Amino acid sequence: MGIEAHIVDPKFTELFKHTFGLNEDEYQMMLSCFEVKLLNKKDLYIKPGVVSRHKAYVNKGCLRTYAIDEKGHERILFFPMEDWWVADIDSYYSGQSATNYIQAIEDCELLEISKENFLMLEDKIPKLKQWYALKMTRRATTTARRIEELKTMSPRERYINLLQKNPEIFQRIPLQYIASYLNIEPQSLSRMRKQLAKR
Amino acid sequence: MGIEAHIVDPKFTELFKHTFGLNEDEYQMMLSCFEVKLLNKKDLYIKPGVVSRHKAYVNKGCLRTYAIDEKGHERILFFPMEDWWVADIDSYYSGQSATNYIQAIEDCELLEISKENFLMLEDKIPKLKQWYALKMTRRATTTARRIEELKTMSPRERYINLLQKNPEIFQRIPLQYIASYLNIEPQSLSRMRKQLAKR
DNA sequence: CGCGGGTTTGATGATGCTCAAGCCCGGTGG
DNA sequence: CCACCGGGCTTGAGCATCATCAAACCCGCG
Repeated sequence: MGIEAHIVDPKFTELFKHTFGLNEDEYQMMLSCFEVKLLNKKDLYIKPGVVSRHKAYVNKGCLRTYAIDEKGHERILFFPMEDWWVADIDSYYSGQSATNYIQAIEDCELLEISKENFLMLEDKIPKLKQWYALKMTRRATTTARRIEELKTMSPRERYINLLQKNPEIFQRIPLQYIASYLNIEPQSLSRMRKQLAKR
Repeated sequence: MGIEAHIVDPKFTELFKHTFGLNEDEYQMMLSCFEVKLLNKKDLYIKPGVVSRHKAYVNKGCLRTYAIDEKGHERILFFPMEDWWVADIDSYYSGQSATNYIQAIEDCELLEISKENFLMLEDKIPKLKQWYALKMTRRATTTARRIEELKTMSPRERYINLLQKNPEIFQRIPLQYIASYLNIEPQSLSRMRKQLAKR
C-alpha cells in the first residue's frame, strides 16, 4: 500500500497544497521525499547517542520528549503532537545536551524525511522554509518561558497555569507525564486536582 | 575645616594618586570637584521621584539600596559600602524602576560629584572612565547572578551561600536587613542561624 | 530605670515531598 | 465468563521547610 493510505489526517496535504500552494505534480514530488513511520505506544523514536539523519512530521498521535537528569529521574520537556516536528535536533533547539529521548505516548504516524531531502524541499518551496523557521523560533520562546515558569512559579501555580493555557493536553496525556512535565510529584498533582475540583 | 579633614580613609587618595597616577596639582584639581556629604545613620541619600544631578563615592560607611514592592514591602537590592558609587543611576544599572531608596545604615562619608564634573574628570583621566565602567559592569553581573539565585535557590541555600561568599557583611549589617536582602523573613533567618550554629 | 529597636522563641498553618498502601479498571489466560 | 494481574491514579501518614502572628527577651541609651 502506498504512502497515501496512511495520510488520513487532512493537515499534511492541506498544508502543502493550500498553504504552500503546490500543484498536483509538485505535491507528488514532495510526498516522495517522505516515508511513513508508524510507532506503537511506548516505542522510542529517538534515543540518546544514536545520530539520526532524519526528522519527522507528526501527522497523528502524540509523544513525549524527555531527558534523564543527574539523579536518574525522567524530566519531560514537551509533548510533540500533530503538526510538530520531532528530531534529534530538539536537543539543539532546547539547549539541552543531546541526551533526549522521544517516545510515543499514543500509536503515532510520523512522516519522516532525510535532512538532505528537507533541505532540497526548503529550497524548492521558500514558504516551507519560513514556516519551519517560524515553528522553531516559536518553540524556542515557549521553551524559554517554560523554564522561567519552572523557576518562578510554585507547583500549584504551574498546574493552574497549564490548566488554563493547555487544557487539551489533560484529555490525552496521562497524569504522571503531566506531573513530570510540571516537575511535580504525581501524588501531589493528584491532590491538587482533587482539592481544586472542590469548586 | 577643609575637605581633607574628612578623608581619613586612604582609599580615595590612594586611588587617584597611585592607580590613576595624578600629580599633586592634578590631585588638588580633582579633589575640588568633590564635596563631602556626611550622612547620619538612617539618613536617606536618595529617595524616589527626586532627580539628582550627582553621584557619590562611598568613602566610609555602609548603606542599603532598596525598593518598595507591590505589597508595600521593602526589598533590599544591595549594600553599598566603601569604594562603591551610589546614585540615582542605580535604578538604571539594576534594571529596577526608578523607585529606589538609598539609606545610610551607618554614619557615612560620601564624596559627591556632579554629573558634569564627573564627565569632565573622566575626560581628563581616561583610567577613571575605564575603572568606573568596569565597576558598573561588575555590579550588573553580580546583580544578575543574585536575581538568578533568588529564583533558583532555597532560602536556606541562599543564606549559606551568602555566609560563604560574603561573611564580612554579617559583621556590619543588621540581620533584618540581610533577611530582606535574601528575601527571607527575619524570624526564619534567625532560626536558620541557630540551627546551623549547632555544628 | 525604663523605653525601644532588634533578635529570638513559640505555636500554628500551608505547601509539597516521600514512602506506603489501596483502589480502579482493562486486558489476559484458564 | 471470571479470576487474576499490572499499571495508573488516589489516599494516608509523616516530615521538612518556611511564612505568619504573637510574645518574650536583650541590651544600649537617654
